[in-house]
Amino acid sequence: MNRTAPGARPATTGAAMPTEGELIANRLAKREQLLERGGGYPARTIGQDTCQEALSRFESSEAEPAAPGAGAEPRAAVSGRVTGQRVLGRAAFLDLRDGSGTLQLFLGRDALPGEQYALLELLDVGDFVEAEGALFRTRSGEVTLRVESWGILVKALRPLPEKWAGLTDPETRYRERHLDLVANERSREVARLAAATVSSVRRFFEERDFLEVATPVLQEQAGGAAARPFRTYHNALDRELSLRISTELHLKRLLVGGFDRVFEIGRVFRNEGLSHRHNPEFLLLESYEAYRDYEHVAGMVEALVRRVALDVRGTLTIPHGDVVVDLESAWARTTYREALSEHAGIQLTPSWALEGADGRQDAAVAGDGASRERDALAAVASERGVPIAPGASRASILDALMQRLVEPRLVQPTFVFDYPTELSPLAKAREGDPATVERFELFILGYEFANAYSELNDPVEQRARMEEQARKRSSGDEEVEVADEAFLHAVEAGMPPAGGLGMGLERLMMLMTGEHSIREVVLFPALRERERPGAAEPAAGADGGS
RNA sequence: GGGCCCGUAGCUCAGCGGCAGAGCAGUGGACUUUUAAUCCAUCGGCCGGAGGUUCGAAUCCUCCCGGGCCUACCA
Repeated sequence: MNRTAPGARPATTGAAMPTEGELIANRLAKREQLLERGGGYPARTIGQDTCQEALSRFESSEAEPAAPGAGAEPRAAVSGRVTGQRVLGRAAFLDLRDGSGTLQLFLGRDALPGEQYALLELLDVGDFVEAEGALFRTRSGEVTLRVESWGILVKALRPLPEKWAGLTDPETRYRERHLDLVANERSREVARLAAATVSSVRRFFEERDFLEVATPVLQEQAGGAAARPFRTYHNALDRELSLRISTELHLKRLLVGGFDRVFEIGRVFRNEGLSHRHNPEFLLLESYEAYRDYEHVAGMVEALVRRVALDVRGTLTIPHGDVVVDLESAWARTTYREALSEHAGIQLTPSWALEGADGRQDAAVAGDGASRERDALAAVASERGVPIAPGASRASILDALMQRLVEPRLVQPTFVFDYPTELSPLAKAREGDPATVERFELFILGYEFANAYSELNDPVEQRARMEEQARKRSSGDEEVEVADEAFLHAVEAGMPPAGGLGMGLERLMMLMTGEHSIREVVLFPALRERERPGAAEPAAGADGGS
């Protein structure tokens, strides 16, 4: 009973869409009829009021009745998507939703020109419409627009998710986020909270006279963090490039250039595994402030997170799963060394050796002593069930212990200060203590929220640290800081002392929304490519994906 | 990477060796204050894919694809 002759349509349609279902065919036919009647896809609409405006206009008119007899029924003209339809024969109710909310429309056949009511035959839930008329309250009390004129703006060719259960399959929700957003108020809410988080962070820095900058995403060499980059290629330059893994090195070059307060909220890309906490691209906040140290930054971070919580949630106590994160009480402060002692029972000397394991070894036999220290730590790690890579350095064993035994326990906001120098090639060493740097990380909910240093600005020391990292790299560790000549040149021109901060904003969004998966706060999270039905059967003997 | 679980109509789901099912949506009809409208009728399927077991497979087995949770890795 398809009223549209298939042959009348562009030739490609049928063949190109073999799975085109009856539902879509019906809607395409309605679209054709709509066009034949001269409707559909206008550039302008009569509906310039939002649903919210219409509702509040009606409510205020009820509060202050206009002069009697003035024909004072408030009017409205709205546009939006039809999310519900109840047809009762000679009358119909539609739910219309725009970005501000929803408004019910009433269409009575006798109140509309004949063809205007008949237009309902071409309407499906999901279509966009415009409508104009007077506002009233129905018997059941809902403010409703009595439509005097309306039109279909856009046909939805594909059906929307079912109205009651909505869209629940996580994969479909992520892959077809537009449908998720249409169907699920919670998804819209999370998206708004995520946006409010970024906006609040930006305002915080702007109010403190930080300059917001944008530094390059495409780089010859991705530096500033320890991570594998994505690689790409520039045709005109005939050059391999990497996508940035951090914004740190460029921002510091701006300090050299004389901007004392800079920040960037920038997408960075790390070529690592996917998980509920890791998306390969994420929003990284970095800020640098000259003439300040990491103590100052710690105070600033505390103010920042509290400010965001107040802006976004209006409170400093934030429920998240089974716990309530208390941002109001003084935030715990400990040191790397104390934290390992308290939570893992591991006592470390000032040079990060296991207490008692460095024994009688003197500087003269440092090599031997260092490897003994390393082995002693590795032994402790395996005692505690912390897996250690065979060639792991002493520092990376410490790091593994920290991650496994300490970090998960830091649920309430906790600053951990003073890290091993070996783990922090861009941070300044503590005075008289070259093995330890002025660095802190902030932990909330058991994972890293922020990472900050008193920035290393001695170019000679910086070069030595980077060369040390380069040695590790050449011995096989791919995820290690790389020496960046342009950056070193800049530091050699003189970089002011500064406190720097890095913070993954999705984690802040997760805290603010109460979500446990980064995929909920990222609008379009990375997913594997879905198998193409036609693309099956790899050629026999082909080597396939490695 | 390891463990557990999931994939059936556009959407939400049942069925778990014996004819492929329901609700919503769609289509046709009734209905002028409904709001998960209601009522009657009806259309809709490569049961994720490929092999295997069986007289018989959505159901059991193997592999593959995609996803979820946990765990590990990624400071």
